[in-house]
Amino acid sequence: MELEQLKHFLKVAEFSNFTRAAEAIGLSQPALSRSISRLEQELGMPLFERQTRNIALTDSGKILLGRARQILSMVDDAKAEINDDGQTGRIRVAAIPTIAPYFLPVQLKKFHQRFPKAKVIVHEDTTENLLRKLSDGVVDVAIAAFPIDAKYLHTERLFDEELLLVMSADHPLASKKSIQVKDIESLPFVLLGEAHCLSDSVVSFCKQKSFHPVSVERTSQLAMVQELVGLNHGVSLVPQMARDLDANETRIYRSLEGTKPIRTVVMVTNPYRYQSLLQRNFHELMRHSLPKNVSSLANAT
Amino acid sequence: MELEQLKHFLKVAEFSNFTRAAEAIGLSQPALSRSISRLEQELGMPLFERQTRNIALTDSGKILLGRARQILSMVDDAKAEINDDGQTGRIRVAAIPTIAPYFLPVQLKKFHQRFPKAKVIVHEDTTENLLRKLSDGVVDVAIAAFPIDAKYLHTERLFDEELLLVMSADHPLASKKSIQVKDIESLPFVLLGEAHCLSDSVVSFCKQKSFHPVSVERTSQLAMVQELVGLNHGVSLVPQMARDLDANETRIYRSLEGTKPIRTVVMVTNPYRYQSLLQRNFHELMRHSLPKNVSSLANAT
DNA sequence: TACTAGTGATGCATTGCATGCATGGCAAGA
DNA sequence: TCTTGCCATGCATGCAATGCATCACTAGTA
Repeated sequence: MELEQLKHFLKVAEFSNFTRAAEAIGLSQPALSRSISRLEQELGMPLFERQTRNIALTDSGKILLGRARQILSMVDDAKAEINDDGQTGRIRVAAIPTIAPYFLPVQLKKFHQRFPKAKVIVHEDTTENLLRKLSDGVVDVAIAAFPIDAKYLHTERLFDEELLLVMSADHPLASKKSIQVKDIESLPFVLLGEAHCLSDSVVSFCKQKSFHPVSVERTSQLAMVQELVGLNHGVSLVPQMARDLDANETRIYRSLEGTKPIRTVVMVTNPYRYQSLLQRNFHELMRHSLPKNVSSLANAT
Repeated sequence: MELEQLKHFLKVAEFSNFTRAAEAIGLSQPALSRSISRLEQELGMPLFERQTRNIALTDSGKILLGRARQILSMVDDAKAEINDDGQTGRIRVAAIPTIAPYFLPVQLKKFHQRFPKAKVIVHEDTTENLLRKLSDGVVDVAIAAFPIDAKYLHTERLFDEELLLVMSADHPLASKKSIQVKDIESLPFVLLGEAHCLSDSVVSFCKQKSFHPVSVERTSQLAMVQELVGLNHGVSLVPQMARDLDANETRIYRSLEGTKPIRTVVMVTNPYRYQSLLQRNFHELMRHSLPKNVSSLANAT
């Protein structure tokens, strides 16, 4: 068994098609066909069921799929570990959309000052996709919010962040000195789409308080939520870090009285992969970097 | 990087000598030299420091040493997993000398009846060596006694076993109805060599009872201990399973009154390697198999 | 039913690359 | 200075993986 063959196998499994996998690898279809053939012969088991129009992994193939990924990851890790000088290299950071634009830029700036030779690649995706990418080794570290449901991944709490009530400047509540949860129970809400975990945080806070937010709009970006709130489509709860970047005077932000809604920002890593010195330095930076204005709640239990 | 190269690398590291490694692999020295060369070129780092008369691993080489072993183990595991029918295959069992001859034969007989196609290989060695073999993937499962000091290995208690006082049939204590610890405090002991963990168990029991056994003999086998005891060189504490196989009338065995000395027999496995169905079946057999006459103490807390 | 398109397998000639042999270069020890 | 024990390098060789052309199969389609 050779590593080349495992790479070939993974490509074929990915495309479920020899011809296209061969193109992707840069090999002729017969060559690829034979490469897989040799692998199957060595293992004594077929890896694919060949039907006329499509192929499918056999049970053996499914087993090898996981193993091959692990083996090739380990080879990559070994290479990375050997060439690790702690300065150069690449780090792939993933973050959810409600964190990425507000939190990452300032952190990455610091990181770049400290490690100017390092290359940073940012992925922005939903929690679910981001965890998958982490498991698959497509990214090295992910910044997301609780709850995180992932076996085989390591989750580390970074800080708690308050969710602030946001409303239009001319909203009736704007003049109120102190705003309670009950004041917002029946108000229309502008929320993010259901794929965003921030919606979950907001909804679960409301449920704790025994009401369900009436959502009038579902948008895909936090900036859009803010715009719609500014246009008086409703109110919303947004992370403090999003407020800090809102220069517009048409929206005002208030901290709720009583138990405040929060989200817990976490860093997720894949402990089964080699953590380069650069990565460990990045983790360390994350641990000691709080966004502006969250210090009061930071690391609260 | 190819798996062949990693195998070559491991052999060179093992022998610290290209010429002899080449012989062991069945390759000419120049071919091996170039194989390593290619690997070094691909990694961008030298793996060996070549002095005139000997070579040594560089830092990079040391890193790769561990990784290469992991990678090749994983490849072996993948092959094993794919061809795993739960019936055929090989299982390599290691046990300490004070367990192996008394416990394994009957267990292996049962195992062979249940899995006649499986091949069993037995290693007998001291705890330390046996754990190293387990870590290196030279054996699949080890049977030993507490305490086990090993990171990255999984230890599972099988049963507790009493250590019986053994003495010559004409020993003054032989006629005594009940024997206390204090009765044996000042007696000369026949003990196993210091590499054997059974000695540790005996000595630590004695220390608990605030005395140190006076050892008159150090032998290498339990059968030899029994013989010397029979010849009245001293008394000893031996596992119950060793008594069950002692057909000789010249020695008598007694259970001590009060807190009895015991050893805890455990099964150790390497969780980082693939556990074949056959192995898991073996583990299961071990879990449910007690040696004769230890049932009363079995699995006691 | 015949035709077409899309798929993987196979026959055959080619070539790239790892190999073995011979030898070089180096340094430690006699 | 010679010998010995190393690893590296030049060169020719042979094998094995490759590419090209083609086959075999079958699901749609006319």
